[in-house]
Amino acid sequence: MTDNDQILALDNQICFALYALNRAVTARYRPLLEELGLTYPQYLVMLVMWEADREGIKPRVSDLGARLRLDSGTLTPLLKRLEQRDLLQRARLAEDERVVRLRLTNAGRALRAKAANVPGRLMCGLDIEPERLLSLRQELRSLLEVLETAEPSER
Amino acid sequence: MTDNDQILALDNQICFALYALNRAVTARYRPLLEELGLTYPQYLVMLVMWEADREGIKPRVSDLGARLRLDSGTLTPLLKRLEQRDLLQRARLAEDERVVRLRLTNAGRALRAKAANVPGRLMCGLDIEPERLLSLRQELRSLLEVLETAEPSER
DNA sequence: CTGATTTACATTGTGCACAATATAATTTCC
DNA sequence: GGAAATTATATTGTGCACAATGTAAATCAG
Repeated sequence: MTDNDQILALDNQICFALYALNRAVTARYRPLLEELGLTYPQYLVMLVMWEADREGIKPRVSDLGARLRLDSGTLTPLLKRLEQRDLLQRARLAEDERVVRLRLTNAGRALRAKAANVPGRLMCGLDIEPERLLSLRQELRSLLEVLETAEPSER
Repeated sequence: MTDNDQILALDNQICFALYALNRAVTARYRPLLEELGLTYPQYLVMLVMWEADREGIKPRVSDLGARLRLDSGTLTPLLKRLEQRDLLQRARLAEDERVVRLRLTNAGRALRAKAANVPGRLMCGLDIEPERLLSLRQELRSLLEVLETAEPSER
């Protein structure tokens, strides 16, 4: 194999390692979240909602978007599904009718207790040192920041 | 914040760091791949096809699936789109009519030359040491193997 | 050899992601 | 104060992912 071959070899792409691992992790979450009646992106939304709830904050759609890096095209239908399941409520602000404020229902708040064991059970049966995950998380976050700060790619 | 709070804090989830970085990387690929008329998953398929082509192999749909961890529900429509763009051809095997064999067209083969500069341009303007990416890739692959080897999660 | 099982791929339906556009409310700038 | 620009969310359309199911061909078992 020449260098030229190597550049485009699938196994040399970090992007593919990232893509494959992300899907494998999501797949491992799936049966656990199914017990909660949540998809993986819905679970992420609920994590933000639970956090905000504890701080007495009722986030706006755009707050979720900023936190999760998702736009209204993704969030609006997702939030409507969570609303239909009575996990949260969406309401326009009286002061500014453009804004939709989100608040947990009691059912949504209660679901947190059932979710509390998800992170633990996820790792269960996996022989991975916790510190390894910590340093990986740090590296992923650091690279995310580089990408979000950087200019769009060249030419 | 109590420990109990921390467990479900969004910023403590490796899964979220992985999810966010994966989407940020894909977003950075997007304008480059658009020049090739490819989506990101289509690009991954083409990487496998180019590799196979150089080895004189015409992979089956299931070969792509095994390599990319995708099933026919994802691959069949994706491959049909690549076929419509005349980048590859799909043909049932005479010996075993269940099997669909994939071969690059000349246009598909030619696209490789245009793709050759994608990895370089992707990193352009990013201040990241190559060795950092190498060790990250290794870590991601190692964890993928752990997940793929492991039992499904408990309970 | 034939019925049962397995294999490979296709189809259907749901739920993201995301670009592009739409809509309505607020803010800004003369 | 009113036209223009901006902001926040919604809608539409395309393309994944993936579960569940279908279909036809090949293999296996008795």
